[in-house]
Amino acid sequence: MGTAERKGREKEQRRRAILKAARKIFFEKGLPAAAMDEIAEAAELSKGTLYLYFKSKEDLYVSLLEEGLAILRRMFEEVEARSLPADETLRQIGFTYYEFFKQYPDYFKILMFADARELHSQVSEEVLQGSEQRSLACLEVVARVFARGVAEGVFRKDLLPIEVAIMLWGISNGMIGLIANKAEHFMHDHQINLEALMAKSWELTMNSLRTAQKKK
Amino acid sequence: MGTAERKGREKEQRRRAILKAARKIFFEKGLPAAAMDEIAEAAELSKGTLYLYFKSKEDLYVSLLEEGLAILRRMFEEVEARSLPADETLRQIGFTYYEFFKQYPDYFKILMFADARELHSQVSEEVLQGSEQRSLACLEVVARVFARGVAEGVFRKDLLPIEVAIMLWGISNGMIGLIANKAEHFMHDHQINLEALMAKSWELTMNSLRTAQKKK
Amino acid sequence: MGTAERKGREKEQRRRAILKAARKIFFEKGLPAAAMDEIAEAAELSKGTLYLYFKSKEDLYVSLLEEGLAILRRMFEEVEARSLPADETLRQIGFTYYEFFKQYPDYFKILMFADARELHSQVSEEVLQGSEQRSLACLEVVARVFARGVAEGVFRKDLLPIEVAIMLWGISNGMIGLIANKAEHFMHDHQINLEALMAKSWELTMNSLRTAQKKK
Amino acid sequence: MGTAERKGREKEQRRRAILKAARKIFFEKGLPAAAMDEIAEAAELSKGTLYLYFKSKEDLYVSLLEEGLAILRRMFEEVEARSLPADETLRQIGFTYYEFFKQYPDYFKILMFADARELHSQVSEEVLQGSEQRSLACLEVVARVFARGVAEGVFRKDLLPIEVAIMLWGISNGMIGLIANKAEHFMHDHQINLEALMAKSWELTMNSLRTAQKKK
DNA sequence: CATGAATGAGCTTTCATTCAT
DNA sequence: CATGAATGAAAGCTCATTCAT
Repeated sequence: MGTAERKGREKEQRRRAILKAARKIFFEKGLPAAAMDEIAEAAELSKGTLYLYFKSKEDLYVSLLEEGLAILRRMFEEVEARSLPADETLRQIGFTYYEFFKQYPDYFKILMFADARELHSQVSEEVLQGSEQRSLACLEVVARVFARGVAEGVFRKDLLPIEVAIMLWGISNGMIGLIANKAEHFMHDHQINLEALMAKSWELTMNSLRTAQKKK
Repeated sequence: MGTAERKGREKEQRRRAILKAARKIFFEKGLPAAAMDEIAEAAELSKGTLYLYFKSKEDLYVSLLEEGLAILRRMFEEVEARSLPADETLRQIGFTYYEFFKQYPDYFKILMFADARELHSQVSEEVLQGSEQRSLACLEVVARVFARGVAEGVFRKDLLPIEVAIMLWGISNGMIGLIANKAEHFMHDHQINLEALMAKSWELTMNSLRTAQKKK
Repeated sequence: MGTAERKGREKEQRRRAILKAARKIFFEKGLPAAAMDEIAEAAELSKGTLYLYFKSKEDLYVSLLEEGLAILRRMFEEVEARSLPADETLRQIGFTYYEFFKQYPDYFKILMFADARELHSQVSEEVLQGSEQRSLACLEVVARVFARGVAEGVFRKDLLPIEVAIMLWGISNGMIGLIANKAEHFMHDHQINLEALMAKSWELTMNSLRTAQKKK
Repeated sequence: MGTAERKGREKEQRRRAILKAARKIFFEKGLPAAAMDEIAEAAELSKGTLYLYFKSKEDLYVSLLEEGLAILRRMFEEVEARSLPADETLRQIGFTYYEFFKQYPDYFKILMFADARELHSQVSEEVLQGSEQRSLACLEVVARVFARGVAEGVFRKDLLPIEVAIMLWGISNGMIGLIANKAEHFMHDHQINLEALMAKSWELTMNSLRTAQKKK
């Protein structure tokens, strides 16, 4: 044993080193401006080695998604584990998503843009599927919470949990996207706090999911 | 007069020619892949001339926003002019936004991406402000409709019209972004129709804006 | 004994495996486009192992010559074994060379290009000498046939057999080179069949080697 | 006028500067080893400029053919202009071809290799046709001389001049190819002078073209 | 002896931008 | 004001070869 095992570990370590370096560079400069040379240097590896582990620059970029989605899922599951009423859990998941955006704005950005059609062609099928799976895992947490809420009688019965999850995801993305790009502008020119607005929007949406008697 | 006037007209014409060519090329290839050479050729002007009218490639790209936003505004105002009840108007405006995305996916894309931080540095202040103004004009249509709804008693009084407009904008962007990137995937792998889901989401949101007695 | 012997056999087998794989890849893609990775994979050996058996990519390439020349020699000797009159044998050897080109165009190509100065520096002395020896062996068949023809009185006495062999080789290479590159062009643009022309040229040359009274 | 004219001249000059630099580098290193960087530097121009004038590295390489063929044609026509008997003219043209090889070995090499299938795809149609035309022009000189010989009664009537020209071309290429690659080897190992052999071969071939009564 | 991960120089080509005319 | 030739940095990717295990 021993040898093969260690080799496997080393390979995994190297992969991590590359991802770490890639994160740094991509997050600093964005996909187009980041150069493989820089990433190689940051990883203290040769450029060629990068291509041993990742098919292309884009492949490496999208591979970061896995990391981001793993974090997000963990954050969601942590909220779920608090064993609060379903509606409160869902509310907190919403804030957690925003929290994720604040803590890891760059992962969030990849999450939003990684699907852009243009990238797909340069990314290995494997990486693509991996990210889709993990993305689904996050959605499933949300769906699960909603389903629990339905069972508990706080959420409407007439909506499919997975559909609600997708809907909430879309809505949140939109609002956060606005915050990412426009927060300062709206605050400065119109004295509108997009962060507060997002909270309000989330409450409204949550409310529309509740059963009639439970509306707050 | 005469001469100066004609010169002004010619200048404006040339500007339009460039924008027209840019639209064609950018929409065909996307910002990174589009080349100034191609745009110059399509505009039947020299490459140098492009830089007489636009500060940079990105500047030209973002300048297209004005066109897009003008179209969108016209579409919104058309709906407004139908003189329907405020809630119906707002509902139709929502669908119109989606319609805009379907008809002009490329303008929509610029709308979504043009704010990305990375571009800003390369874009002239002037262009940036122009687009912000026109963007606001669109929001104002929505805000106006909502305000009318409040006056008519169909919409809640406790929400600021402009904030509602922003909120609806964010939500719509998020859902449409999902459709743009994930529609096929969700339909294929999960038999979920994102388009229908978007409609449902819009209805839910609309509902949460209504006064209690008017809920449908 | 046993072990050492088996090792020797294994080594030879591996060498053959590499040559076989190299043939496939080089013939498919040509020297510049062929990659050592591919050859290694085709040989089901590691890339490093290739360098245990061959000094360089070029060395491996030129090593294929041996195979080609072995085939050519066999083809020549087969003609020789038919025990025809010397002039008929020579004539058939000429056509056989062309046949070799048609059947093994890739070996022929190596034959023609392997001597290019540029390769020499990267090829081991050993391989180089091996190919020269085998090349000479082919020439010797031709020389032998010509010598027999002199003895039989059909060929001129005033020419050195080995020189004639070289001459015929050069002439054939030239004509075949033309066919390889230009056949289609001449056929298409000028209705000239280079293949037929080559046959005619060969007859003319043969004729000029005959004794006066034997001219056809 | 003036300006446009001068620009045209400058452009032509620049083209020549590139070709001159390319000749130097390609001839020193061969097509694969030559780098566009080097050529640009030698031409005292930027790399980008090279691509303004030539589509690709290969295009530039093949463009040198025109120069080579122009020289060759001039050399042939000079011989023709000496107004010697047709057979003597043809004999001298043969030696002139060899002379061309000795004086411009690198042009000769391009002549031999430029048709290789592999290049074609990267070379502009224009350049390709240009070289074919000039190549034909050289052949036509030879054909013309042969035709004159037929008229003068020194050459056989039963051969088509253009076919003879092609044949002689092929034969010469083959012999010269041998000289280029093997001269030293044959001289050193077998005391055979390929140059002398080529001359002998040419005489033999010439002889076989003569009418019976004129054989020497 | 065999491996195969790592190397890193090296390559062609592209393109936004400038500036002399 | 318009031109378009020239620039030259930049960049992704390949691949022959090496060498520690």
